[in-house]
Amino acid sequence: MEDERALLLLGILRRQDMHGYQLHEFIDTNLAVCADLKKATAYFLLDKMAAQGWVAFEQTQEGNRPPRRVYRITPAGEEAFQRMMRANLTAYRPARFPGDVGLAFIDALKPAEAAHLLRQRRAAMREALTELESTPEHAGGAQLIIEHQRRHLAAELAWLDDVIARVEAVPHAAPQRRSAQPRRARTASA
Amino acid sequence: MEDERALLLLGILRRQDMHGYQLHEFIDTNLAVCADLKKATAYFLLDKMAAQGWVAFEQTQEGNRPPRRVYRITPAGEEAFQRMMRANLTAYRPARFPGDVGLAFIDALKPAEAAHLLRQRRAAMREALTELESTPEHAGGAQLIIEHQRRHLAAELAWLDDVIARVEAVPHAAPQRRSAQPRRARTASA
DNA sequence: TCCTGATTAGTCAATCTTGACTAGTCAGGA
DNA sequence: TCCTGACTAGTCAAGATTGACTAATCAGGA
Repeated sequence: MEDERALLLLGILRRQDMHGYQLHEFIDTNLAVCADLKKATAYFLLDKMAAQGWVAFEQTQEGNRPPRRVYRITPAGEEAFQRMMRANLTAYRPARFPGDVGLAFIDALKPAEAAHLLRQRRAAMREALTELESTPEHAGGAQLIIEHQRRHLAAELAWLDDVIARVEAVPHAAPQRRSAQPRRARTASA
Repeated sequence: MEDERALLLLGILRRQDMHGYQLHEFIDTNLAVCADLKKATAYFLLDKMAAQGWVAFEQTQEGNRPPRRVYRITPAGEEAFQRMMRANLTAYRPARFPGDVGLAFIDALKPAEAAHLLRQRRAAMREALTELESTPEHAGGAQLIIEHQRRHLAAELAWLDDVIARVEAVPHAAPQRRSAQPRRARTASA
């Protein structure tokens, strides 16, 4: 489970004991920019981490509400946190952009339409940027990450402008379709 | 399954009929920058897409190798491709960066060590950039995406420099731990 | 020729993720 | 007071993803 989600949960529990629901709420409202952890997944991970001995919990009950498990980090958990923290800060994994898949097949569309669609994306990006720009100081300690997003978005915007210009410049050469190669089909073409 | 993976598979099959293994190889060698589709997942998705009627296959056998299913896109698949293509190009979903999680808890480390670790990340990033820079013209039509990665990496590098400087400037104020709040614990603080 | 390790092709059980569900509580309007 | 819709807290079965496995073929060296 050497996953960034575990790092996330441990990092929060390190600062404050919490029960599952509270943990999910916290992430959803304060750290949504860097993680999308569904409620059910959070519970699943907490179970696993408890089995690992990284967290421990205490069952509490109020009235006849469902009992809550209040989790706290254990010494083993702290150790894991320190280890994963170092791994996370040291490594670089290239980011994947969902929008890239479409760009890989951009030649399937007429340049004019492609440009039109991309301009809609541009508008969505600009809106996201404006919204980020108006984000106030953040309680969850996510200022750094918000700024990262801001910077990234600005770069994306510039890049997209470039792409649009390039797409518009291309005359639409309908790509011809090759049928299945006979055998030994290698991906490289001569 | 309105997923970018389906768009990816359809986009490739649109250009050329392929069997499962071939499809996975193609993605792995030509489109790794924008997708990481495991072999087993590819087969799973192809099954589903066949059930949807987006692709059809023809079983072929050679000697007593395991039989191969050669997939081709159907008219319904082409329709789905066009639809998903438009959705993909139009929308903007903010990217998530795995490294951000660590930054959210950067105050857990002494500034000096944090800076040291981040410098290692910087080195890894620089190496990735050099490698990208030396990538030759790409057969899979991924030039646009490779350039995207290049641009993004350059921006990341600049940003990381900023972060390192900022981290180094902070005197290490050990953050105190709050214990669980008594009740009605809201995430916002006054 | 025979052996070894790489490549081709695909399957499967175990694990992870998710949307939908249960069920009690609470605030405020009719 | 009673009803409604939102909030709190967590569970569950269905669906998705993965690493590990099987099994044949092939290239090339001993």
